[in-house]
Amino acid sequence: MEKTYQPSEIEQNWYNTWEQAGYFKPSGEGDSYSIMIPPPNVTGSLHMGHGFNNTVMDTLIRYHRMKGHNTLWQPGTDHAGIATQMVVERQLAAEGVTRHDLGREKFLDKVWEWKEQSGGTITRQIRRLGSSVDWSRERFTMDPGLSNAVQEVFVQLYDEGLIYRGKRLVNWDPKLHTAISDLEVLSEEESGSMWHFRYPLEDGSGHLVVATTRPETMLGDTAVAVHPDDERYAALVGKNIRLPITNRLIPIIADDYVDKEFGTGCVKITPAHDFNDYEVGKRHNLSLINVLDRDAQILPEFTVLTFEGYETQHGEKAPEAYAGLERFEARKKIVNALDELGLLDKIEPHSLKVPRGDRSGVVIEPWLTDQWYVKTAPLAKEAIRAVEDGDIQFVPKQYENMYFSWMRDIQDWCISRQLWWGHRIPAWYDQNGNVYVGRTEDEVRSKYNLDADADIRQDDDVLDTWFSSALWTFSTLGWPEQTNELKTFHSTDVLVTGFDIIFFWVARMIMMTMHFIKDENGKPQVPFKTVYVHGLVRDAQGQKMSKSKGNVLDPLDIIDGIDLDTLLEKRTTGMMQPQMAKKIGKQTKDEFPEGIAAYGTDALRFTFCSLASTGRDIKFDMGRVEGYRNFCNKIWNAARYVLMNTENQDCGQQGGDYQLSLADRWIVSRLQQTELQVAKAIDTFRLDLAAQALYDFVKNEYCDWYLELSKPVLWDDNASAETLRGTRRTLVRVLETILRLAHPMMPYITEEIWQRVAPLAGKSGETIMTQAYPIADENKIDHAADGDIEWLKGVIVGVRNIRGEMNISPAKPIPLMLKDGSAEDQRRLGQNETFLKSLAKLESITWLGSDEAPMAATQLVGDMEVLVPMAGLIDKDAEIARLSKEVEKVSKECHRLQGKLSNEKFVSKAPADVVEKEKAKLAEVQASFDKLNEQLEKIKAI
RNA sequence: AGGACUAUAGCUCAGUUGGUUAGAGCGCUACCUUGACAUGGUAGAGGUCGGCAGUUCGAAUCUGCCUAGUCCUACCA
Repeated sequence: MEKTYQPSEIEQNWYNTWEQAGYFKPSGEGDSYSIMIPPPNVTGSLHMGHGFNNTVMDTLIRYHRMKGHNTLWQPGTDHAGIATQMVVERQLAAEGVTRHDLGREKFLDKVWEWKEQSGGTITRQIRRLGSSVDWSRERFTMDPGLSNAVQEVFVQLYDEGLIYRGKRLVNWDPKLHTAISDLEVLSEEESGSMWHFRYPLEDGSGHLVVATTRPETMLGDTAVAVHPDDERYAALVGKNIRLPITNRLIPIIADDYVDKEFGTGCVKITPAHDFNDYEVGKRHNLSLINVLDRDAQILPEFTVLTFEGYETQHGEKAPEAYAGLERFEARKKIVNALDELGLLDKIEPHSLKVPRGDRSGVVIEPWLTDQWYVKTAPLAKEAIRAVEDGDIQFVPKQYENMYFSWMRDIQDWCISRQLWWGHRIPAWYDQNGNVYVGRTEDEVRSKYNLDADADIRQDDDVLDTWFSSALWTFSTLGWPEQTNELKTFHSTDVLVTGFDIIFFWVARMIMMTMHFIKDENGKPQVPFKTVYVHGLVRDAQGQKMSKSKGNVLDPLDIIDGIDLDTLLEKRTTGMMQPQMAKKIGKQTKDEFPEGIAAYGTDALRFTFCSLASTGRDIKFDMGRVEGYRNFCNKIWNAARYVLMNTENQDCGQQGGDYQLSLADRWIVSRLQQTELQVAKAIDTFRLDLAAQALYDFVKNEYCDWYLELSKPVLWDDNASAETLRGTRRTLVRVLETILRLAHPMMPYITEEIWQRVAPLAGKSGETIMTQAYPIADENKIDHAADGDIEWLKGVIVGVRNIRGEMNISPAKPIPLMLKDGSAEDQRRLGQNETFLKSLAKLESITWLGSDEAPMAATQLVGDMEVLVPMAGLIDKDAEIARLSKEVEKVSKECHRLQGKLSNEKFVSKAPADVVEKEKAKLAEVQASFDKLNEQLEKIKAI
């Protein structure tokens, strides 16, 4: 074996070996356990969130696979409608072509081409993380099977009246030319202005002042509203306003939507361009005047509609000066025009939430269009119940509140998108605009008895990407066919995801799944029993990682390493805002002056695990990766030591009597306790605690103590064959168990070492992946051995402390005396003399009983004094200083306990066992104090 | 505006139903090339657990208020 751990060498081949051998596939035996991967964007690439998310899932999957479950981890990718279409359109734009130049079919060919070309990137990257997904079942949301499921769901929901088409105000993205759902709109506080305009009364008797943040929409005003109780305007309600510029007459209405206190208490109402105004308009049966086109430019001719059936009543010519103007251009002109008319009252600075499209970044326009909707309220009912009843549990639990509050106030879901890349809506229209929904054109014709030559056309729009991902848990298993997989692996066990997509995805999956998938009793099936919500991976400063901030880390760069120049280039090419490049360059140089070292997959995975505590965000700390890389090295070298001492030697594989030393019994005992801790932690999704328990055991017990304790046995020329066999056996078996225990978190290093260690531990098998996960044998927990080793450690640490503080070379053997020990201490000494001498580097050990001792540096182990004679070794003043420090510490503790125990209330009210414990502690501390103090006085007196 | 979460060592984080001398890693200090490991070892320094009040014999832990930060939801034209 190499002297140091070299991840790149050992991670090369294992993944292919595992995949080709079919170890990632369900075994077909045992209880099922399944997880569906949250499908990443097919043309995307890996980021830290994926790394984290995959590590958590793979750890759970490997754990359950080793526990003997019939384990499926279902992989796949998402077509990501808007994102993917945008990328391809951008590519075309570089050639000066638009999708409309190509036409729908040719454009889709291009997208498929791009998907084929870049589609493998992220799945290759997922492999590098060691994710043991069943690639033979890989799915894509636009596969024929999944598209079929989408169609089936759409048609059924439509037939049940749960999908409808209607003209509504939608969030319109004027850049992408599509409607988007509420969730895809991000509102940020921005500073803008509030314009106050004077709207003259029709009768010329004065004016009302309205305040607005959107002057350009005044062209579509159809009323001015005041509060019904507002005495200032009560007399005006029912009168008309002569709307400036268009000179249209509009009524003054009363509606309690208006806040009397805000602004002037008068609100202009534009039902076709504002969600609130739309509601007001509906209540008062105002007409809707649409003044914008799909680019959010002023229409040359406005469309005027009414709420009844939204039939277009007539057109209205736009004032010539504004026709065709972009909305913000129009805003300026209108403000100017009103100013010139003397109708601009004032302009105030005003901060407001500006809605922007999450993809395009442009301001979203409420716009009146025909769209398809899912009626969500009936679906939400069952979805809420499932969580209320605990059929689905959120971890951590507080996310249930977030889920409930959204679900109980859920709005209908706009599912149509004016894109080409996606599932085309299975609806057809005839010449008269009648709608026919069916799986195919043929089905539609027969279902609705249409003439064979009737001219019908399929809807041009596609479905929201989340519509197909909402079906993910069952569409990937073959639904609507009643497949075996569906029966075996649905409901899935756990969904591992970030909180950011609880509404986008989790909630919708629950609604859709429970509506379509029923168990044999007809009861709705949940898509997953547990939702494990983890935090976001942020950079070292706690900032969200984003391309535009230039602080993105690629998990593969931590695995493989990257030099500074390449990292800089990666962070600064293809930027939306090239002017940021300089700043990002400096940031990057400051943070990674040497680039990033290659830490390997296992170290990265272990870091993710150790940071995966209760749903809080992760500030990614490279120092921890380095620490855990070193931990890998520790395991590696421990294995080297074990192999050096066991390979080609008798470890008891062939039988033969063996004798376990105290250290052997102790490490086996501690191993069982660790196994209990790790299993409990994984079962409760506390991978951080699992990682910590493992780390503590391997480093602080197995390596720091047990390996050292094995040396005196293995190097003892007089040791019996049984004793040697016992220690070799324990060395190798504990190591082998550690490897299995750690494998779900660190698959590569454990497999690599296991291959060599397993035969020595009497294990056989092709791979560690399918070995049984360690289960604690509580009979092997040996508290007597635990106590004995604690004593031994106490003595050794005591001596080391004296050495360290007194500057005695660790190479120098020193004499040791033990004084005032009990019979128990004497027994322990008798059994551990060899261990003691070796680990504390002692020249001799003298048992003094209560005899007079020479002047010495003192440590206490219980009541027993551990003495290192001062003669020739120790400076008097140094020992006085050391002891004084110790005495002060003990004295403080003594006072604390005395105070507590002299408190009458504590003694009478606290539980008896707590009081007893404190009393015992005091006695012990008191004795320590006396002894140390006495010793201190003695030395001072010299 | 409503709600959630977070605040513990210089940094990143643990701390289970209230009872420990409040822990780990990194960093820091001193010593050490000892036959697994310098991607190392040994010893050590470092914390009034955000603040104030309360409940309790006892609070990092429970309650209230305050401060700072993060996020979600709904928003006033």
